[in-house]
Amino acid sequence: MPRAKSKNRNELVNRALHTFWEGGYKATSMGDLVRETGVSRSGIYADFGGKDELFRACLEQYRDEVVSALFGVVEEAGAGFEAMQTYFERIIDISRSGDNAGVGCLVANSVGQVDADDTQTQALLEAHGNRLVAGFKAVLTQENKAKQNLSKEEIEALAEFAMISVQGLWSFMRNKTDPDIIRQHSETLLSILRARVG
Amino acid sequence: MPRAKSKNRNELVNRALHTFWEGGYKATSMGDLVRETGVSRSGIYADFGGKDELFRACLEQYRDEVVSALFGVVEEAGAGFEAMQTYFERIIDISRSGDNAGVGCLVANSVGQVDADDTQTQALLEAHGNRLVAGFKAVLTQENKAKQNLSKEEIEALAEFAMISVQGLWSFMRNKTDPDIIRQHSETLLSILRARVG
DNA sequence: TTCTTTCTGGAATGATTGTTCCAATACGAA
DNA sequence: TTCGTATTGGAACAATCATTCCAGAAAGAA
Repeated sequence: MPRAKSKNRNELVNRALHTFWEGGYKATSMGDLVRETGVSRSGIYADFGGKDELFRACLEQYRDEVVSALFGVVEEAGAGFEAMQTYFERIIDISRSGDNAGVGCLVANSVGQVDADDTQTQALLEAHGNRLVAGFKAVLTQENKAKQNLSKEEIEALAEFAMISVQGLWSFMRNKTDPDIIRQHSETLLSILRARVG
Repeated sequence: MPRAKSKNRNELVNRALHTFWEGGYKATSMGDLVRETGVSRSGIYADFGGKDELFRACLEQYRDEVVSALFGVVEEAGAGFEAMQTYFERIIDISRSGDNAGVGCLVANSVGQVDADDTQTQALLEAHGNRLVAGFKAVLTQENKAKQNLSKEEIEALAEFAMISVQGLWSFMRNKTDPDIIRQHSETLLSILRARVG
């Protein structure tokens, strides 16, 4: 019988995730990961193939845990502008006192740090943007039901606008923690969408 | 008498700028710069102190040449929404056929690639954001003159919203060249600002 | 030409990277 | 305990990085 692992895979990924999150993919070395996770080089290479595969596992964990905890409310069936507001309030909370204040979004931070020919990782990054668009699109469709002011194309365009705008906000939040600007940005975005729906 | 330099400093910076722009700061090695500029290592280290100082010179060139060529129209005295529209059209033109399609913004690409303790470079990056905010603020102030619908605080908030939104657009344009999304985003942003001014 | 100064190309350096490897260790089974 | 397997820590490795250095080429002055 194989010995039970002292640290399970999930915990390893979690610690590596925070290391990548704070330091960025390129700047985080295997030595950093060994130190921060407490797992030996051999252990990391045994459980994962290498640095890039570990990073992909972290991206998936980020998607399943972090993003879902923040954005999941928007993805619930029947979610409306209130759900989006909850999402923004969670972001503001992070900027105020969370442990992750000033680290931004792992996905936004990683764009331009992973090699263009690393298609597997690039696909994960792109999927994140598509996820945001899908969530915003569902909200707009839901809120548009009553008056039907917006066409499908207009909803699509607004959802993409919101995605790019929110990604910009996350990029801005890297190294910046001013809750006022973040609150103002999200309030402005939300009021714009409300006005469009009518 | 010192011999005339075979390549003047300006041309060296220009070539290095494009190398950094396409490859990113971290990923661009001194070897790449030597190859792309045609200047020897010794020459680069003689004219600049090292890689980081050369990069700062490139950032300044980018600011003075590239950004001014695109954004300058917004910064002219009395500029209004038409000037902003011109700015966006120039961005769309780049995404369509320009040599710099798919490279995005050097500043946006560099955020998170330069070390947090490199205060000199960080200051240059931050100044770029402030420049955009100032330009948008002036436009909004100008357009607000007639009806005075917006307070100073609202103009400030809208200008910051526009800056973050545009930075998000530039980030999105890295590796993406779909002119439709870019056009839609800028049209949406512009119509929002027009609606707010009244 | 010859001297002097400036600049070049590339080798050398030292630090750091991701990855591999293995002897030593720790643990469960017997 | 003793055996056998799984896992460890860390040394070793090859590649790459920014940076330094210097012998020699190039060019103007004499």
